[in-house]
Amino acid sequence: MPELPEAETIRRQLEREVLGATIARVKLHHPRTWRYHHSATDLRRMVQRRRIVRVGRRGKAPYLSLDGATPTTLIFRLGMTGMLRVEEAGEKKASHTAAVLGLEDGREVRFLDMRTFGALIARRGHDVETMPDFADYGPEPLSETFTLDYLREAFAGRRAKLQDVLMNQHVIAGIGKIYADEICFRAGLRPGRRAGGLTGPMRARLWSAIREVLGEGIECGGSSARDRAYLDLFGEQGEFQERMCVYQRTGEPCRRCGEPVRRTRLPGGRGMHWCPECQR
DNA sequence: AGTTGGACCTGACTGC
DNA sequence: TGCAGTCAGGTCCAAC
Repeated sequence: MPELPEAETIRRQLEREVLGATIARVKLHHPRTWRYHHSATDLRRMVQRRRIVRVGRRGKAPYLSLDGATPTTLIFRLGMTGMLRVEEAGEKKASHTAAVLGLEDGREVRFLDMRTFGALIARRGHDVETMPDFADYGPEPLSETFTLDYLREAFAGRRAKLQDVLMNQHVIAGIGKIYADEICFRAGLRPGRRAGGLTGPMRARLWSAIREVLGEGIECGGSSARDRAYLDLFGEQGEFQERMCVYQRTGEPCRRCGEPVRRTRLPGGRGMHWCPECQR
C-alpha cells in the first residue's frame, strides 16, 4: 500500500515528468474521488488551466503546487489502492481510472483507485502545513525536525501499541502497516508492546530503524508486496518486498535467526508480523 | 486528548 | 462451478 517510500517515489517521478506543465482539463470519473468538494465542478475549476510549479509530498500524500490568480495545491490522497500514471492521451485507460488530468502537451496524469479510499483534494494556497489535511500531522521522519527528543516526548505516556503509534500520522507522518512491521523488526521491538513503555536505548534503536527502513524503501522505489499492490508512475513494481523481513512472511524463517515469523491478529485489530526470537 | 472499534470500498482467496 | 464469508489496511468518525 502506498506509504512514505511509495509516495516519495511517485513524487520524484512526477517532478521529472510534469513539473512546469499546464493542466488543460480535468475529468472526474468516480464521485468518491471528489467527495471532499462540494461538487466535481468546484474541484475542476480550482485545478484547470493552471501550471504545475512544484511537486511535493507530505506523509503518504504527493501534491502539486499550482500557480494562477490564486495559488492552489492539488493533494493526492492515495488511500489503499490509489496509483498515478503518466500516459499519452490516446493510450487505453486502465480499469478503475477515477480521474484524469489532461496536460497541454497531450499527456495525461491518471489517477487509478480500485477501492476508492483515495481522493483528489484542491486547497487554496501553497503552504500545506496550514491546510486541514496536514495541520495536525507529525514531523516528516526523514527531516531534521524528527529528532530523538521529539520521539521521547511524543511517545511519553502512550498506552497504545507501538504499531498503532507508528501508524498514527499525527505522531509521525508517512508510516503504514508494511513499514511499521519492518521498522519494529529492525529495532528488535515487538509491535504489540506499549509505545510509552520503551526505554531510552529502545527509542534510539527505533529512531534509527525508522530512518533506515524508510530510506531503504525509497532507494528500492517502494514495495509491491501483494498482487494488486503499488506500481509506480510507469506501471513498474518497487523492489523493497525482496528485502522485507517479516511483512507477509508468516511461517517463513526469520532472515536473522531462522525462527518462523509469527503473525498475531487481535480481535478487531490489524495483523502484526514479527519474529518471537529477535523482537522483545 | 488518547484510544478503540466500526464504516467505507472492491477483488482475491477460502471452504463448503 | 457457485457463492457466501473473510481478508487486505488508510482514514475518518463516534463513543468511551
